[in-house]
Amino acid sequence: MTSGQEAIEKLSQELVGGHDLNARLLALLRRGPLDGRGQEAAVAMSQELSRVFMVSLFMLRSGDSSRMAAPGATITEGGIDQRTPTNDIPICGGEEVTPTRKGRGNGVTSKEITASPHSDGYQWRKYGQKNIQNRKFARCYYKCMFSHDRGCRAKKTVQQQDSSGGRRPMFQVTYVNEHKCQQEVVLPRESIGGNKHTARSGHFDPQRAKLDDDVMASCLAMVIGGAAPAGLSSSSSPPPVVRASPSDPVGWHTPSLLDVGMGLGETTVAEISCRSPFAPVKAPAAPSSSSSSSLPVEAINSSDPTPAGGRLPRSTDAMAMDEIYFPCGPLFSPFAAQSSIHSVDVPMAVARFTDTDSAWPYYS
DNA sequence: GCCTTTTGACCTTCC
DNA sequence: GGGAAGGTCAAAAGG
Repeated sequence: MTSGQEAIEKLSQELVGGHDLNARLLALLRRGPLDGRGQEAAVAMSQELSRVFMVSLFMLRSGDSSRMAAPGATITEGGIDQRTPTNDIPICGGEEVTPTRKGRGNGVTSKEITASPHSDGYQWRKYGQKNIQNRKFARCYYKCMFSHDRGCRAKKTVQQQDSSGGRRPMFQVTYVNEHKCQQEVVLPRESIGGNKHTARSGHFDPQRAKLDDDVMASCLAMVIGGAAPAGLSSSSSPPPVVRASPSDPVGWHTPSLLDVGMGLGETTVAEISCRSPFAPVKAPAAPSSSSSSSLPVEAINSSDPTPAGGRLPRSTDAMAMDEIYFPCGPLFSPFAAQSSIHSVDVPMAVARFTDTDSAWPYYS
């Protein structure tokens, strides 16, 4: 077997494993409300799913079978870290966290490396920024939006990784103190049907939010991954088209994940213009309120914290530019039937719908 | 006028 | 105890 075939085989195994994991996760969630252990298992599966996609994408980008990852490996600055992440410090793919001289470890509940540091579902207020020694990027300090009102002491720091200037930025997020505020998000508009990670009731469920994001990420990664990364494109043939509608058999399709996992019904197809290395693809979207079956999408420079079009939502997500907003539901996620906004984690696929239909909640 | 972010100064902690 | 660096505060700026 050639190294190329080996690479494809390993990538395939990785993705099949991810698919299987997703099915197990779905089965777990369909059992009903999760108890503590169930939530733990769901989170673990979700994190593993994130890892699977990160590793898969890394394989796609590197095209180097010798750097394929073992189970439990994480993405680091230098490539894939074959070590299994520790249980007490969940890391969903990122650089080694080296202890600093001034480590004030008191109250640190978790650390993670993520490309979407603001998609944890909580609302934060930035209260400081500091240049850190030997760090290219400043560290940002956030506290819970309800720190004053409800005495919630939860905080987090977001440190952009030094190596993340070129590719998609990665951030080290350190959480300090648990939330005690029972956050509820006030819906911006009744018609929207739900805020980010928030059901119509307005009740906030961080576990579900996290899962929601990961499911979305997984799905989009699959969809977008169907298009050949530019670096691996072997010919000048037109880029493959991904269609997710069960009624539309044309093009590459991920039926099991999209149809079963995501429970799509009637769908239209929305254009997503992805940044390099992905060729333009089509991804499924919900039935639009407008007659158009194609929603315009605008690419955003992921290295620019200021999105085109002005300020970000009130939730202080100053770096949440790598989000994909969907004007209406239902979408990919089985939990998102009424949600209209999702933060997703799709490496290199940074896009935002520019459709300013009535469902656009924040940029109006 | 309100709300959020920015930023310099000050405080705290560690070596 | 002093210096250095991280963490926090709060006034100013901007949308």
